[in-house]
Amino acid sequence: MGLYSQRTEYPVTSRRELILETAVRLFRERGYHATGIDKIIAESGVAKMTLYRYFKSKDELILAALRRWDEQSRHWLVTEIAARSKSVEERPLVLFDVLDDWFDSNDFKGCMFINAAAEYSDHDDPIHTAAAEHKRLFRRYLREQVVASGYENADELTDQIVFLMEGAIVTAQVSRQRGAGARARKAAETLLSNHARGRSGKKSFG
Amino acid sequence: MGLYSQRTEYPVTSRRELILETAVRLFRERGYHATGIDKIIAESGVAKMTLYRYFKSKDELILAALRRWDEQSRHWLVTEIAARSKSVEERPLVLFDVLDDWFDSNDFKGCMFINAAAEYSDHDDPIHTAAAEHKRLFRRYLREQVVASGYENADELTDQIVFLMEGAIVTAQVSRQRGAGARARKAAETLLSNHARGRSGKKSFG
DNA sequence: GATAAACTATACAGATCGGTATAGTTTGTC
DNA sequence: GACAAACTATACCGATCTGTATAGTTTATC
Repeated sequence: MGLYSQRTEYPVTSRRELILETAVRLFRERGYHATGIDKIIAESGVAKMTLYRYFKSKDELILAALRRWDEQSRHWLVTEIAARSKSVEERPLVLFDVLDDWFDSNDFKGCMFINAAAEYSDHDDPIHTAAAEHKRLFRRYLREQVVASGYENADELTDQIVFLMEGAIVTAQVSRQRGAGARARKAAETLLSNHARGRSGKKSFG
Repeated sequence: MGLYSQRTEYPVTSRRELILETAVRLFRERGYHATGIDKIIAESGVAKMTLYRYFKSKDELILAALRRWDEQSRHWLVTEIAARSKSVEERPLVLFDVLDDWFDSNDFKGCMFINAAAEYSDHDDPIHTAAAEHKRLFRRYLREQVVASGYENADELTDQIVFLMEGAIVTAQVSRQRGAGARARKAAETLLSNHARGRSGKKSFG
C-alpha cells in the first residue's frame, strides 16, 4: 500500500535503473547542458537525494548514461546486422540498412556520442573520452567483419566505411535527409568492390 | 584620451564586430550552452548593455555568429581549394587536403554547425535551421565542382564526397585521429574513379 | 514489532543564467 | 560649447543551475 504499489510490486526496476534510463533518454533527446537534474528526477519520479545517492554528480551520471548506451546501442547494432545478413560478407553493407531504420525513427536526434564530444570539446574530459571509446569499440567490431569477409588492408577499408557511416549520421541529423543510409551504402559498395580480397586474390568490380 | 585610446584610434572595429568575433570564437571553442553572455562581454571588453543594443537575445547572437562563420568558413574553403588546385578536376580531392590542415590546427573543435545542430536538436529551431543552411550551401558549391569536372550523376557523387567529409570531421573531432582527411581522400579517389565522366563517356579506374 | 536502510519531500545554499534599469561618461556632430 | 547618441559601470531581477541538509515515511529483515 506504499508509494511503490503504483509501479507494480517493488522493485521491478531499481531506483538506480529508473534514473539511468531516464537520463539516457533525456540526454539523447535534449543534450547534456540543456538537461537539468531537476528534469531528470521529475521524469523518473524519484527524489533528488536518491539520485545523488547513486550518482555523485551530474558528470558521473552522464558518464554512466554514456556507458549504458554504449553497451545497448552496440548490442542492438551487432544483433540487427547479424539478423539481416545471410553471410558475413554482407554485414558491412547491411550496417547502412540498419542505420536508415535508426534515422527514420521518430526520436532520432543524432549520435549521442558525437553530441557528447561536441558539448565537451576538451579531449581530456572524461565525457569526451567516453565518447571516443564508444567509437573505438564499434570500429573494432566493424574491422572484425571486414577481416572475416576476407579483405586485405582491413584498416583502410574499415576507416572508409566508418567515414561513410559518421557522415550519413551527421547528414541525417543536420539536414534531415531521408535515405542517407542507402546513399552511403552505395558508396560503401563501390569501395568494397575496389578492395582486394585475400581469398580470391584479385579485385572484383561489381 | 578616452577609454578607446588603448585600442588605437576608435573605432578600427565597431563594437558590434568586436562582440560578434568574440562570440564566434567562444561558441566554436566551448559550445553554445556552455558559453554565457557574461563570458562574451568579459572577453570582448564591452558593456552588457552594448551587447543587447546590437543583439536582442543570446539566440540572436548565436544566429549572427553562425551566419558570420558560414560566410567566412565557406570563403576560406573555396579560396584555399582553388589556390591549391591546378585544375577544376582536382578540387573535390584537394578539399580533403584543406580539411587536414583544419584538423591539425590547435583550436580544432569540430564543425561549429554540426555542434550547433547537436545542441539545438529541434529541426524547427532557427539555430538548427541555420546549421542545415550552411551544409546546403557548401554542398551546392561542391556539386558545382563535380559538375564542372564532367561527372555524370553529380548528385550521387556529391553526396558521397559529403559523407566522407563529414565523417572525417567527426572522426577527427571525437577520436582525435591524425590524417583523417588523407584517408577520406583516398576513398574519394576510388569513388571518383568509379563514376562516369560525360566528356570521355566511359569509366576510368585509377 | 523493532530496527536499519532506502526513499520522499521540502527547503535552501551559492552560483550562474539571460536580460533590464539607471545613472554617469565619452563620443561624434553641429 | 551644446546636444544627442553611443558606451560604460553597476546594480539588480527572476529564474535556473548543481548540490546539500533535514525531517519524516516506507521498506525489507530479523
